[in-house]
Amino acid sequence: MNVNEAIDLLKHNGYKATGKRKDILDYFSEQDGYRTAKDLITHLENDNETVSFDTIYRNLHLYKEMGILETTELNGEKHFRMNCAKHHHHHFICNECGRTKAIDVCPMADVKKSLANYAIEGHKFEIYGLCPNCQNN
Amino acid sequence: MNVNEAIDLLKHNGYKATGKRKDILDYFSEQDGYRTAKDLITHLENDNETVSFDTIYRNLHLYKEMGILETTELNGEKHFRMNCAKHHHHHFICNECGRTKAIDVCPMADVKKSLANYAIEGHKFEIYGLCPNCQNN
DNA sequence: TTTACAAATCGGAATCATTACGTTATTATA
DNA sequence: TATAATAACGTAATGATTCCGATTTGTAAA
Repeated sequence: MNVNEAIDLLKHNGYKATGKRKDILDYFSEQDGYRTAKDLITHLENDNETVSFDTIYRNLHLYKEMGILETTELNGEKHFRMNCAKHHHHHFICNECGRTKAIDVCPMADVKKSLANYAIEGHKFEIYGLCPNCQNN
Repeated sequence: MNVNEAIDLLKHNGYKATGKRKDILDYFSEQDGYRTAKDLITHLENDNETVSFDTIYRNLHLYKEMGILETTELNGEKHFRMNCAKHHHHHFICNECGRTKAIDVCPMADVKKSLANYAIEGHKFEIYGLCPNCQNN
């Protein structure tokens, strides 16, 4: 997913491509890991943009709903990143810098047989630690 | 892990076995799924106990550190349950009632080879949905 | 290219979970 | 049972997120 794809997706679904929405997309497209709402706000403030919590959170949720961003929750705080899912996969997430590495293993096939009468609605598989880069600090 | 084991563990580590600590253990021992701090507080208030946030959260964290409780984060809220880990496993968690079912599959063995230069510090594998009981409501 | 209006943003207040703190009470043990 | 350390109390503070009424903006049609 890149910025233009996301903007097309917005318009296609009847949403307006506003300045703030583009700013938010720009930010996430140039990051390559999970970032928080606070990270985004700090970035926008450094660019001397006005920032309303309402706008930030409303759009983050919208982007999540539309599959433009993917999210996870770390230390009680929601984290967001551009959706990189051409196909189903999971992530290693660096505890230091938030950068991710895709993991193609998915254990769900092995699991489903043991959950015969259960209605499965979702799953989460994440690995946490330090990426090669952050181990040298 | 049951209440007596937990109390022994407390004393063994130099912690006092206070009334509040026992109340908290009693609550979680009679639940069989993930519960929040709020759930616990409500329960204690219904028993006409005085409840201080400080006491609740301090002890929940203590129990987590000691391995008496295990925790997960759902919808921005920490959830706790008695630790059931005799051996390593994961959980199906019911979105409705919080009850869990143990899953013995762990994908980490398959994953480690693709993370050769990464320092792995932890992982999370959870499955969400409705348990057989909650599908009929 | 203006107009109109639905949709989005703004700014700030409110909420919810969690943490912090100074004081008081309780526990283990000598 | 006296003592000292630990824990609980009550409440205030914090931090992330949500909500709200007023204002502005993007878009499609005139």
